[in-house]
Amino acid sequence: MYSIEELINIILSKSEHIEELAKQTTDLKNLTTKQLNCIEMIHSMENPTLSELTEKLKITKASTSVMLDRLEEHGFIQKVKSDNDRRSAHVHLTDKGNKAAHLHTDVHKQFASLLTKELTNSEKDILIVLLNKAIMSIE
Amino acid sequence: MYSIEELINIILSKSEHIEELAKQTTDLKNLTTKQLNCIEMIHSMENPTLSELTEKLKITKASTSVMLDRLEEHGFIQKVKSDNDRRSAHVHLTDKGNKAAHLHTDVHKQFASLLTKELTNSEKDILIVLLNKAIMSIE
DNA sequence: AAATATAGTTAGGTATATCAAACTAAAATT
DNA sequence: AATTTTAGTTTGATATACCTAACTATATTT
Repeated sequence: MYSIEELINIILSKSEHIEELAKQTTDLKNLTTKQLNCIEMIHSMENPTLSELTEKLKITKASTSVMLDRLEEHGFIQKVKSDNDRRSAHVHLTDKGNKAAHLHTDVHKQFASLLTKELTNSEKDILIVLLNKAIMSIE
Repeated sequence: MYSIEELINIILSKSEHIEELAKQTTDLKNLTTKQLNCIEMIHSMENPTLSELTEKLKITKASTSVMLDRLEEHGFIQKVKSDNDRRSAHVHLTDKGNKAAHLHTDVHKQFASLLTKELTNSEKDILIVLLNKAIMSIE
């Protein structure tokens, strides 16, 4: 029997590993961690401007500009000129970009079903109650 | 109440976030993900040669060589000439390198105690039993 | 002893990720 | 209308992360 620390370590290590594999086996192979992070941020912000995105990513506008150029070249995003303010553009995810944005949650979903495969329904229910209580201290 | 999928997603996302923060707030700030990965690999292999390490990292010897040069410059590793085969050198972690190698497990440990903070002892015991059963399908 | 294989390095190339500083164009303020 | 601010780009710099190909030095095989 593993201790809680060992269990958490096994679970987290394994999920990191699965994520790495998932990225390798899709057409997202060449996406860097930074790029994926940027895409996820764009997704969570729903069509931000470069400035808004820059603030969240905590890098300079120059860096964001360059990164967006690359993501656009690779077909993950599109810049759409704003109507109200003709200086600024909003970043939209393409279908490919959206797929990338969901990589993490997809893997988590897959991992969740793997993890509960061997449990009975009542065990699952108990696990759900306990984890709901447990995550109160991390949210 | 969150579903099991939501719970897993919250837990994994949060742990990734905490890891990122942990790296930022130590003297490991400038370590890249690849470098950390390399250091963890060296740690798990216990003083491998460049060739052995290369095979595990699945990159070329040239890339490994350059990466090790950098890690040595930054004080994470040391190359020690082998006695039996004077062509090869074994990679040793310095104290700083060892600290970096434990970053992940340290964060996992910290995360485990955070997660169980609100649970009673008997709840913890049940959680341990359930998770031990759950991880059988992922190991 | 000569030929071949292995360990690791170096050189030259491409791509990413970051910055600061100088820039352009548009919007907002005075 | 003139000035200043803001949004975003471009330029030039540094560092990482890869690769292939050519290299050196040492071991191993023949």
